[in-house]
Amino acid sequence: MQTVRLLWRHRIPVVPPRGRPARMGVDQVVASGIEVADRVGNLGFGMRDVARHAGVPVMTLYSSVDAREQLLELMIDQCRAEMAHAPQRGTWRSRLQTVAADNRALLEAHPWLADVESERAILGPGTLVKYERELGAVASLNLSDPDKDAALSLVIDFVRASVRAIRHTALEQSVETAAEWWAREGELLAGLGVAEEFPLASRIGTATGQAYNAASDPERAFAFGLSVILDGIQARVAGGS
Amino acid sequence: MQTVRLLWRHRIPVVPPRGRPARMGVDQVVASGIEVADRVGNLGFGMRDVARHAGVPVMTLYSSVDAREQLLELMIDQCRAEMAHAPQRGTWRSRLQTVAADNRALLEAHPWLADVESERAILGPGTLVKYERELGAVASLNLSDPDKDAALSLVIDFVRASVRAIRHTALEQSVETAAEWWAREGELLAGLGVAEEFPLASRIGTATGQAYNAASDPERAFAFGLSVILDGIQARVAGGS
DNA sequence: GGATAAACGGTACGCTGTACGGAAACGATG
DNA sequence: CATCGTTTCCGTACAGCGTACCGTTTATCC
Repeated sequence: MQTVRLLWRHRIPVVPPRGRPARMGVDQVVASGIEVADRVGNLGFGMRDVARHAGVPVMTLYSSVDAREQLLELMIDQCRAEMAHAPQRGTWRSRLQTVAADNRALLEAHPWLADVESERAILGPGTLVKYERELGAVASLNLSDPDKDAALSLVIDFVRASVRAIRHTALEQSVETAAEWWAREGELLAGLGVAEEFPLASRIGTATGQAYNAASDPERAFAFGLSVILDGIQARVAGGS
Repeated sequence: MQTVRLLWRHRIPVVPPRGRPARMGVDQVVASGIEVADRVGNLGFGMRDVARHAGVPVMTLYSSVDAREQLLELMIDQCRAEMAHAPQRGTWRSRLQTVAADNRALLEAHPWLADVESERAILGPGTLVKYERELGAVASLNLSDPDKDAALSLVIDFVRASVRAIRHTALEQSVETAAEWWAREGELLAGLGVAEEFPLASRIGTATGQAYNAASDPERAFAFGLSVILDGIQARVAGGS
């Protein structure tokens, strides 16, 4: 089955079914996939995991879905269709902040979404309704159409990178604190004179700096980056044509 | 062997070797890995590919390297050590533009680098020298240390997202033009009234818009996004404390 | 010339996604 | 009611992956 037909399955008129009835519909497979992926937390889940969680043999999944990649696309679109979103009100700035917050919540609810790259490539109802709504936030901006799109994806790509950074540091801290790491491997670096050779990196660095007890606060970096982007758009709108 | 020791292998005093000499050093394995990855273009290369290219059996690689993941880290650091970089001169703005251009060239020379997420996690000489140099571009900014780091990674993350977008559209166009796609699958969407239901997405959208012959120019989006970020930093520096 | 130490590299294991095909279960038709 | 066409079910199997294991080979040190 073509991916597009599956994506829009709920809007395509149903043909009276023939042959043996399926014990699982596409919806159930997609739902199982999302639950498993949420539990695993990244894209490292397998078809056998999805099948086990759904209570069916592996190959039964392939009655509903052509391939893992296709299932992934359906999962992505489903998550976007179900995502919570605050009402779009106020200035373009507050609207874009809403977009950022909504996207961040989405990526935190389904961390594996932050690991997929294709933002627009999926032409499903969930993706399109999300995209249309988010374009509404930049519609009033004094920009060309391509630039509106660029401004929007600037925000969204930034959110994704930030969520990944936040998750990454959280994961790292849970495995081993920076102090522990430094106690184990750091003296080697210290013996090589790294601190003297890279003074800025040692003082500021997210990784090296942690070792020297610099506060690495991805949360603060998120706020900073977002406001920088919004300020930049503001400057571009005010100073532009 | 710990990864840190391998990363800094050129600066660690050599111990007189004992036992059977290796027919391939770490450097050669890393070099082979980079060449293979460059040829493949993404992270989908295997240890057997690297071995074949190096002219040795697979398991011989494991004499120099613990695991594929470790090899990948060594490859990343090596690429950063070898990367070309223009001299850092002029205002912070032009310096950051240099940083962006250098990073873009790096990611285009080694496309698979755009697919790895860990930007700072690798504490190797290549990564550190790159990071130190790039911090120099934001050092003069009137920002706190964490904000300097945030500003820098804002630029770098943006470059990575842009390079991925550019590569993605280029790859897609080479497989099938938007018109071909639309002729095959688009009428289904059109029949569902997608264009009327999502007017903004249809007009502006990178994917849908392509189908309707909207010009999608990731190159322009890159220039736009970078200048927005730089304007934002400028506003933040001028208006801040 | 042992002893020791390291790399060599063939074999094999567990894991992945999924192609294949006989069996089974339905609606439609004679 | 029997048969046929259609579809799903799902066990088996295969190619690919990273790499653990380990006997063999080749070096240096005493």
